[in-house]
Amino acid sequence: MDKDKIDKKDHILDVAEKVFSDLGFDGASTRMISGEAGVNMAMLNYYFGSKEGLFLAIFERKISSFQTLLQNIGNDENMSSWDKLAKCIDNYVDRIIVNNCFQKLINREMSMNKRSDLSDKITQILMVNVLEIKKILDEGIKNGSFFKDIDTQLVIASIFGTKNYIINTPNISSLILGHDIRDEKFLEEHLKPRIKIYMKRLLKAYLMNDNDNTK
Amino acid sequence: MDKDKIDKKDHILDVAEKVFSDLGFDGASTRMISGEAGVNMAMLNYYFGSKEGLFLAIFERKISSFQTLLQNIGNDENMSSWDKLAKCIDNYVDRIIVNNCFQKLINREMSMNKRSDLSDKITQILMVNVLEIKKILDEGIKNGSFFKDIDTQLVIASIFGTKNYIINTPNISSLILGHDIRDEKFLEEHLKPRIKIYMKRLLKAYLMNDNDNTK
DNA sequence: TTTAGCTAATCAATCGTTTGATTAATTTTG
DNA sequence: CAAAATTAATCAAACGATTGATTAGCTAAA
Repeated sequence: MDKDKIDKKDHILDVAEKVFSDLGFDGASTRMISGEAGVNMAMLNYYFGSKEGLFLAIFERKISSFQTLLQNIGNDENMSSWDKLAKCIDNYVDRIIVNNCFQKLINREMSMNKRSDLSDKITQILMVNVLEIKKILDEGIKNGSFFKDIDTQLVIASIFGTKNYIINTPNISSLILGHDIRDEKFLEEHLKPRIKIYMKRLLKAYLMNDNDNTK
Repeated sequence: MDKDKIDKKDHILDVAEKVFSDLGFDGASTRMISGEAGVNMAMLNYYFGSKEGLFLAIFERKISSFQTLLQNIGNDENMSSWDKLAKCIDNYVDRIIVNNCFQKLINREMSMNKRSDLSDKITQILMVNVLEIKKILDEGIKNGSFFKDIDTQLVIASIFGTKNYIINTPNISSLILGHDIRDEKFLEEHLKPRIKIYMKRLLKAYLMNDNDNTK
């Protein structure tokens, strides 16, 4: 049946995403992925053509959910610049933490020095979110919400970098936090709201010099 | 000659460091490395025992410079907690930006989910710097220099994460900054001091609620 | 002669991929 | 409708290539 076929492909993609993110593209073997997914090895080539085709398919599947991540927040006329930024952070943390194994995959690919269509494609997608935040920051400076001499570009690096650090170096951040961050429950119930609160306090202090700890 | 041997080993390590950081541990082959270095393949095993031994040797060579990176700052009795932290940031940015290809290597390895002696070793090394900063932050809270309700653990993630983001995603951060960050001159003369200033303002605002822009 | 440095040749293991055969499902034909 | 033909999905087995590692033998210096 057609539906079963799609489900099966989806299942392979789920497994492959996990294995690739754990071991890297070169570190993961097709035998490993097919074995983990419980399908015959040949099915990977049958469905996706090649190992690289499988890798690409993982990205194709996720592109849409990333393109709409932060957009349309900046266009709301009824929100202050700070509220927009706060909402961006909430959205971003919510969205990214659940897709953390895919995020690791992206970041590892981006750190490679090889030029490829995939790298360019990922860059383009990630820049949408970057520019959205930049727009809000610039607007906030213009309307006096934020200090005029803030380093907009490095603020962006801090926003994305803080989250990336936690996700990309699970061994380190688990030691820092005193809890295995691969624990989904801990992540969802504890870490996620904590990161939201922290990021907002950090940014508010820097952008507005107002360390309001009640919010 | 003994000196030639050492030079040769060092040369192999230089080449291997570059190849590993470009292609990852699994993506780089021993033939590739030996070919690039202009030595016989068997020499890698002769000198370093194995591919992993070679990989480890790259780290061994750098360990000393990393272990002494931040230590002894925290023990200075004549410095305020803030000055210690500020000095840590200066040292860290100075040291890390020049070794950025080695840094990418470390971060890529750390984002893998495979348990290995190497991962444990790197974790151990990186934790030295982490704990040094944590010590300073805790001390600062204790003596009243910093707010008592700051999120120490996530501050650490921001310090290391901001820098990692810039180094690990050169394509993105180049677009953000409007300049190729692989340009050594730009990095050294412009970005490095800028990151120092930014990080200190950001942290001061959050930790001390004092956005003193003159420092 | 002895020994450390070095090399070409080769090892078994694993890689991604392909093959031909088999089964299940669907369509066409009589 | 039933039988035959066709297509799609799946499998075990094997492919050639490449992997990291080892071997035995060579070279040059002490």
